[in-house]
Amino acid sequence: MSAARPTIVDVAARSGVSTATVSRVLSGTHGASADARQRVLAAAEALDYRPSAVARALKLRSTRTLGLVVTDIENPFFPQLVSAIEAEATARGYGLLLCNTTDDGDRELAALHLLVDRRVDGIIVASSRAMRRHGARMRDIGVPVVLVNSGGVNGLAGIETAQRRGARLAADHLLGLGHRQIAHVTAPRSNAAAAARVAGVRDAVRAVAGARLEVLAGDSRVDGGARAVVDLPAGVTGVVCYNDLTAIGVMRGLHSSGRRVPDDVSVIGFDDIDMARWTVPPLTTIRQPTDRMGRLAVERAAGESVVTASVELEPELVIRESTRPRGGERRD
Amino acid sequence: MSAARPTIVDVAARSGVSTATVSRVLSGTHGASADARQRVLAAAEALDYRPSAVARALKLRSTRTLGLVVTDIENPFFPQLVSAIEAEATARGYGLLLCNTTDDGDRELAALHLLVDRRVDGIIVASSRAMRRHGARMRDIGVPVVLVNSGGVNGLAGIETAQRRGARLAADHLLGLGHRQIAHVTAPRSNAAAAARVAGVRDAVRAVAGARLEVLAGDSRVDGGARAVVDLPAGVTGVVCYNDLTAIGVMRGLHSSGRRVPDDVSVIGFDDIDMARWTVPPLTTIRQPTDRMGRLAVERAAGESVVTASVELEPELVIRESTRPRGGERRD
DNA sequence: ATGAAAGCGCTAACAC
DNA sequence: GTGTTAGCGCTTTCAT
Repeated sequence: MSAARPTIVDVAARSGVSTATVSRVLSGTHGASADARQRVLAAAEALDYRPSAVARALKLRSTRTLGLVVTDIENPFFPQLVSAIEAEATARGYGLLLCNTTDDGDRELAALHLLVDRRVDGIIVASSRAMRRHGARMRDIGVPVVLVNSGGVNGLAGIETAQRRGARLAADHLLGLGHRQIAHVTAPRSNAAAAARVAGVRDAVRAVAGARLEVLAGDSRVDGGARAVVDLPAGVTGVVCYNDLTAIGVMRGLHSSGRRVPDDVSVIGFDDIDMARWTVPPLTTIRQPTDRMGRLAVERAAGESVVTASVELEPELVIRESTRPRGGERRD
Repeated sequence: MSAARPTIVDVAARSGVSTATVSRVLSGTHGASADARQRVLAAAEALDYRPSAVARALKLRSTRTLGLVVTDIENPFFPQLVSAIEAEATARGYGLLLCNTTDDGDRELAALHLLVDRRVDGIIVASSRAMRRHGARMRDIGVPVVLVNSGGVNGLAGIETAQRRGARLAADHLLGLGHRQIAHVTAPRSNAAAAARVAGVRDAVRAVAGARLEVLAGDSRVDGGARAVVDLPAGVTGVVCYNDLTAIGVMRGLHSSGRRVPDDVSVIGFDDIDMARWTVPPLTTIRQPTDRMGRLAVERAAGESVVTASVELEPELVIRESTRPRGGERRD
């Protein structure tokens, strides 16, 4: 229907200058008389000309687009992270090529290929999983690769919340409230942060005389949390969850089995997803600074230097109503 | 560190054929003897050669990437839709350039420019908002633009769940359960589906003698649902919500004010986000077929023909535990 | 300040 | 079946 998009040649012809001049004024570089500048701008405007980023990319060897591979975009923590990444990328004039892998090794490799083929300037891997599979390959693809939400591996830079400290923060909160029988609902070892969070909880429990810890299996989703409640030892009054989704499941399970939160059991999550404010009761949790994670990730991925130093960001305890002093009664 | 990426010339040299032959075997087109084929493949393998999609795009005038603009990726309904879109795009060998606009007109225009500049083959706008702003401009950008989750406007094709029928389904469910005093918590008019859903609820209520409807303001998020409860007329026993987030808010508000769901009031949502299965009680809702929406959207956006016919998909009632016959007692 | 021309890495006629 | 070559739409020396 509409004619083919105008090219730089069309603009040059219409404004009576060479393509070189058009390029110069449009790229904002030096040169170009005020007069030429006017005419070029007018012509471009009139033709609704938009320079082809693909031609430019071929010439410049830079696409000004970043690749983003996410393991599970349906886990609410990720949209939050993706949102931060997208905002920062856009602000810097970068496009974002999105790939969702659902933790499938084949799809992960396919995603890497898709991104490399399209010559992205950098790749951000937002993963909850270990990404051990193609780690080595990723290091050698010639563009910056940054792992966000998992530690650095294989010489790749990682940007993550201090997992162990965060988990310790959570457990310390419960311990500080007087709870002594603590349970931790973890996630499969394939989740990069699982081990560190278990360690953090253990650190806290070990530091308090008389405190006991029970570690239960979960799956990083609501379902696993709900199921873990079945195996919850009788005396437990405080549960540290791998993440908020798990915590929601634990609260759900507790509710089904007639126990009240926080009256009978205190529950604390990790991530601070949006929904955490809206659970019944609102969930106490450890907030991950997704904005800073996103900003940093883009900064690194867009940078020309391949930085391999990992970064740990500080988690923050957000106290809401799912935790309470042990034995503390509701005071209506 | 690593050398520059190998080009087709390198592969040609290493395999002793011309670049044309390399192109032919790698593009899987006809021609090329078995012998040549072997050598090219071997060379490509050895060099870890990956054809440049940008060079190819320049030549072919097709990037095999689609643009996806989302209004609010943090609303859990969208990740679900994005996931479906991404899966279908990937399956067809398309890349997905993601833009989040947070319903900001400037960002929306910037996103459109970003996508057009990068010469995407098609654009999918996954919006809950009306997108009236740049609708006209979108029609003229020369690539297929499909609106998913909102009706067609300005000659653009829309792919959406039958909003009115869906809402009617929800209200009919409540009415069928014997509820007569119905409330509908809607969303701002800027949400494309708001009016249709109000109409659907109204259709249902009008068809039943003695049924009454009260429409309350919401904001399509949890917050608005919670606030709407304050204005809930005393006799209301059934609430149809604009979406699941709103329903979660309504249940939250009801709980705070001491009313039980579904014992005192039945609540039904719309979307069937993942979390709906996990609320207390699990939420009865209207499911949108996000998989089919995503598939269709990609199909259309990737197609060369600019289809302007809109499509309506069938919503589906998912009965869980937040709705119950009026006056029905809990039977423990 | 400006233009001519080479070239980024591919594909597709067109010859042979 | 295979090679030569002309672009795709830009940017950037290098002249002028």
